[in-house]
Amino acid sequence: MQLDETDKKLLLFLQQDCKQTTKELSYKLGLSITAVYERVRKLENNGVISKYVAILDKTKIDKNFVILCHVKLTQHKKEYVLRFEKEVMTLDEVTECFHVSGDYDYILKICVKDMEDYRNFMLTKLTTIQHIASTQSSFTISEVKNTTELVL
Amino acid sequence: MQLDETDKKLLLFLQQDCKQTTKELSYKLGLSITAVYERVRKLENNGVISKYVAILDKTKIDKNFVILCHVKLTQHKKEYVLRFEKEVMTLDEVTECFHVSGDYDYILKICVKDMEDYRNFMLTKLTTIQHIASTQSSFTISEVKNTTELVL
DNA sequence: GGTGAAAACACTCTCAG
DNA sequence: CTGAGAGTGTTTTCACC
Repeated sequence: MQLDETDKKLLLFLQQDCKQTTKELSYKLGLSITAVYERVRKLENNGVISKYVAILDKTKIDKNFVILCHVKLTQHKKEYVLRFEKEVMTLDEVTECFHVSGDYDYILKICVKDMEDYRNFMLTKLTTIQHIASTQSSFTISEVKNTTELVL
Repeated sequence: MQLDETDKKLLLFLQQDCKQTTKELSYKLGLSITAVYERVRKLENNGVISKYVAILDKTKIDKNFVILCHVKLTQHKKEYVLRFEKEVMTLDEVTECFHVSGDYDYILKICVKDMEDYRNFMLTKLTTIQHIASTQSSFTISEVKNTTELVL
């Protein structure tokens, strides 16, 4: 995918606020409305822009208790790995899950209301998945940075 | 913030695709355009919806090497903590940074192009921050789940 | 809380150049 | 890439349930 400087700037703007009109963007980029329109459409069609979403404020919807949970499996048989991943994907509280190298197999980011909610999540959802050897939870004291923006 | 079931459904729809028209949403929710319009405005104004953004495909913009890096500081003096957090915030490669309880002080999510890029990031950016005692990197083998959607 | 209609306005999208 | 035009959606107000 060949992106020129204008495309990169455009993508930065859209990652900050995708509700800007083509008119506003054309002004910021020094191009005509049509030119910007065509570029956006190209970036959508070739999949560089995958979607447009609303970002909610976790503190206002009772999801402000964030935990990073490190999981080890008992074995790394393909069957166990696929089973674990499939089940994790269905858990709404898990917003991110990475299969990683190193001391653990997976690192999960979990968003819940409070400690009670987390305890409940662990007991009734996460640890009911088969073949988990151990979990280690790191509770978030503060969120220093959390952005969806990738700088090009 | 009092959210009824209709608000929750509306927020789910907007978290999946914020470019839907009020008309489409009114159809899905079984409400009038005006009713949906008023609800969306309310959710924007009271800050439940914090912003609307474009989500890019990491694989198409050379940011598909994701690392979770665990950082320990040498001391936890307020000055060192604030200094570290301030500097981390300026690093474009760091998309998330959490101050956590447990064996490490911080867990960072870092998005770069490849291992060479990561090495360069570590040597010229991260480890130039003062008072870091140690870092431990977990490389992502696969991204099992990664969503911005919070289920209400 | 909700509806439907109307009007003014702004934006999207296409097309010819 | 540009500018213009038709079509469509947004935003607001209104009377009303």
